[in-house]
Amino acid sequence: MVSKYERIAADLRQRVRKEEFAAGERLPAETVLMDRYKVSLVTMRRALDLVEAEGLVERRHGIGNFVRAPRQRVRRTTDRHQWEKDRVHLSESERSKTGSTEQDTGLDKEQLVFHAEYSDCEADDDLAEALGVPVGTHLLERTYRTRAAEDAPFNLARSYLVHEMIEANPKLLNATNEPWAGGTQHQLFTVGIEVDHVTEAISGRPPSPDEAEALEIGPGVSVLVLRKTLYDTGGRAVEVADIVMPGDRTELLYTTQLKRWPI
Amino acid sequence: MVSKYERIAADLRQRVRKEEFAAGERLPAETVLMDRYKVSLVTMRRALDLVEAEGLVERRHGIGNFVRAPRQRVRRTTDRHQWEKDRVHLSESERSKTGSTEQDTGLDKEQLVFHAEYSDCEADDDLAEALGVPVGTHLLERTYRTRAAEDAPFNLARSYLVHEMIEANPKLLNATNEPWAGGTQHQLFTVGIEVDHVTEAISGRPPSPDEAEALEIGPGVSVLVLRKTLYDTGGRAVEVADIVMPGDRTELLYTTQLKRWPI
DNA sequence: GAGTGGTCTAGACCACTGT
DNA sequence: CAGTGGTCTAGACCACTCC
Repeated sequence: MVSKYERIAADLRQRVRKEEFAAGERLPAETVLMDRYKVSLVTMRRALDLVEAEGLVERRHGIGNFVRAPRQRVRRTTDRHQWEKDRVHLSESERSKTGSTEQDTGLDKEQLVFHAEYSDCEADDDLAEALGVPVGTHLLERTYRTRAAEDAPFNLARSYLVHEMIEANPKLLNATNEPWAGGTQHQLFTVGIEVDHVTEAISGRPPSPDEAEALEIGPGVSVLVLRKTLYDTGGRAVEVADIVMPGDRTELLYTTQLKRWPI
Repeated sequence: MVSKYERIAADLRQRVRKEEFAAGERLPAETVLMDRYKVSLVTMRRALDLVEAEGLVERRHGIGNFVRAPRQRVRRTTDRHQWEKDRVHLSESERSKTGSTEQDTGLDKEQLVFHAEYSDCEADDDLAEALGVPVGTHLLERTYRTRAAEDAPFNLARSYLVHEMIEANPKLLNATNEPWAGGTQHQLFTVGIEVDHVTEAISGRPPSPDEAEALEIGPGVSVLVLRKTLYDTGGRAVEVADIVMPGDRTELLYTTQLKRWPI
């Protein structure tokens, strides 16, 4: 026995695919749809909840429900780390020409808006383990978000550095120096740290209410959570960052090159 | 103005964290909770929808709502591809000792149940592009799932091979030969194909009703979707696989090694 | 103010599980 | 059978947006 709301959701999906409802178009009001499908408002809304979660429909309070235009997708590749490392020794003018987000999105620097905040904090259990330091260690917390002008952010990032490791360069402690030309790897370079390798651990979950609001996604749209850890040439963790990205507009791309068989 | 269901959900989250409701324990019946929080049943259920989506609570129809015990997590790393490649030239007995899923989970072969189905299909737009073949090309579709005995599957996989590319070895066309010792790379080896590199593209979304049922997750728990593409030494795509994994029990781990700066 | 979506209610009835 | 969760309804009222 398939429920009514599932059948309605399936019907809506199909109509969107067949472009009976074109992308960007407003759907009929919920009260109209409820009459059309001969169900109660609650049931109609439950069907809409489903297609919203799938990213097919966007709801705007007081305005209407819209067929979601496929958004700019962000493709985040692993090349970015080597690319960033290669740039560390370039001149500042070269470095400031473009950053990794421009790489990911293909947008120009002028189209991107960048926002950063710094604060101090102490390592909790989780961060202490990730950074290999005692609980309570003094950390610098940096929160970032990048967006295309007028659009929702591509991601929310929270990065952690061990305070003691970077305080040799006071400029690194001040958010007004962001965006730092050359990124975190260049920042670390100014205090004598060379990044050797990077690990990224990915999982997925529904967004918290805050995240849904900040990323401008519905509460049902999944987010990808990426924990990036930078290690220096001594194998020590030097930065841990948690990056939250909307699952429906992000594609994480990884390439693994294999060794050839002996001939 | 925070809604009632959000406040109730927040309260439930906190109680679970504080272990007022212990893992595995049954929650009070919905009718009891609804009285306790002084809300209607619908509102109470909406709050439960939220914590279910977060993976904190599991609902069992006719039985009750349970605090979810943390499940076995699967860690899938990129080493697996080189690891699999290295095994292609081993003897069959060596190859059959263990497979990649055992690697990922740390479980023994005896604890894992493997299921495969084969069927023929034709390339749609999406697959044609991914495999670099014309639309309508004859493909072999293979669906897989692997589970720990008595538990939900770790993933649902759908793999596509170009029929013409592999028909030289009829054994590859028959699902009864699964699980094939040594995996897909060994299968391709039997028709003279060496895999050169692998790409993995990851995104996230809520599960379809089918997927939720098969993976035994609630409709609100996110899934990770990984499209893996194998390329041979000529740069030709030789396998495309879509793998769906529960976001709350999967961790995808990638390591990028960077080149050292010149001294 | 008119029209839209968002929250909430009280109550009915159905479906599943265990005894 | 009793007890549980799952679906559905009709209607009230609130919050947001635009004119």
